[in-house]
Amino acid sequence: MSVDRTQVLRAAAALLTRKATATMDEVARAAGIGRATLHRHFAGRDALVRALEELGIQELEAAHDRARTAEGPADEAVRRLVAEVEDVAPLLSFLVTENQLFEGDQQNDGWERLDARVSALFRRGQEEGVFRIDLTPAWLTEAFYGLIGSGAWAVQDGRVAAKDFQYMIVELLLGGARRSVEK
Amino acid sequence: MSVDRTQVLRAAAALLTRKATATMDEVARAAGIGRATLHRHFAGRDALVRALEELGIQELEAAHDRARTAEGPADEAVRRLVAEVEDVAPLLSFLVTENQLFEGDQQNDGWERLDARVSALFRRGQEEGVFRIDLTPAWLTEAFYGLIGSGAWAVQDGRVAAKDFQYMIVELLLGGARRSVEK
DNA sequence: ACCCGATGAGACATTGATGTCTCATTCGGG
DNA sequence: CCCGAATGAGACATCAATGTCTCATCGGGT
Repeated sequence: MSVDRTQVLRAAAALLTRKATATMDEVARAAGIGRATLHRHFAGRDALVRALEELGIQELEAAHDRARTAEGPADEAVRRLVAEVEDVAPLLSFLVTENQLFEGDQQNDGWERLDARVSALFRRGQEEGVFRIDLTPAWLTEAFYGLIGSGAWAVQDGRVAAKDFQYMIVELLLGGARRSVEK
Repeated sequence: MSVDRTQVLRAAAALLTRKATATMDEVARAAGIGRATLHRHFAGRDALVRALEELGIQELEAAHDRARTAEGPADEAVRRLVAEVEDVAPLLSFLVTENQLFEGDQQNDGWERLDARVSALFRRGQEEGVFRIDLTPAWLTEAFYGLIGSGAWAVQDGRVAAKDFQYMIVELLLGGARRSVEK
């Protein structure tokens, strides 16, 4: 009888990922519950988005942990990270675009932690001579998120096969589009 | 006395680029005109966005023309294209996210033309042996837009210096993050 | 200097979403 | 089996944005 909060959040994520402007009513229907019940669990749309933010951050942190980004060669760590992040990618891209709207408001500091972890990975790679040093960690982090988002969207839209998600992102991010002379 | 339609569009673009949810009233104020006048020129918010879409497409096509993407080595053509596209980047990223909302509605076929041009550039590069063939032109096109958007946003947010915009994007897109062994 | 068209300001009705409330129903634990 | 808590459905007030309208004003062209 009691509503499973996490399940509601997943349904909301699945819907909002596809239609960012979905109404509270649509979210409720998608979750298979009444609008009143949705309001009982999440005070309003803001609260819902905040909760989704929490969920996304949690899953991203978990992905980082699983990828063990502090271990081994940095490029392989990036590869593992992209693989682990794939499932959260749609939610991530939703939250990123959603966050652009929350102007100067209080920013969930979970993002800072995540940024720091990604950024640290790229910095480590630079220090170990694996990554180029002329691209700043900040930019590489930004590009990382951007490509994840683009990839998620391209897959959702059928322009890229889901099985190629990881490969396309990792190869472009690490190796770029130019044909390598050496290989 | 008469309102300059293009100037209004530019003001609207400048505002909506920063705050995508800006109200018609805010847009009017930003353009220095009355809300009624804004409505006289653009029937509604949709019409305004459509007009911005037209503007963006026009400017992107112009950028393509200036970049002469059909001439010379493909990688240098990409470099020129990124340079020419820089000014339109914020508007582009606004339109891209805005377009995600227009679900199945009629899609402006200008986008298809642009996609085709970018895609053709990457394909040409592949055929001429300049670009890797294991990344599909469709994905490279998607990534191109994604990186342009990420770059524009990073600059607007101060995480990347404006003067580095072109370099960061082109270098990552063409060369990737991995340090090249050969150089 | 005059006149006509365009503009700005504001009033107004409408619409869509939100948030609150009530009440009947239902599910589950004791 | 029964009671209480949670739910679903819907009514309702509210709010913000939109779109329309009017009217006074302004400005350029003749």
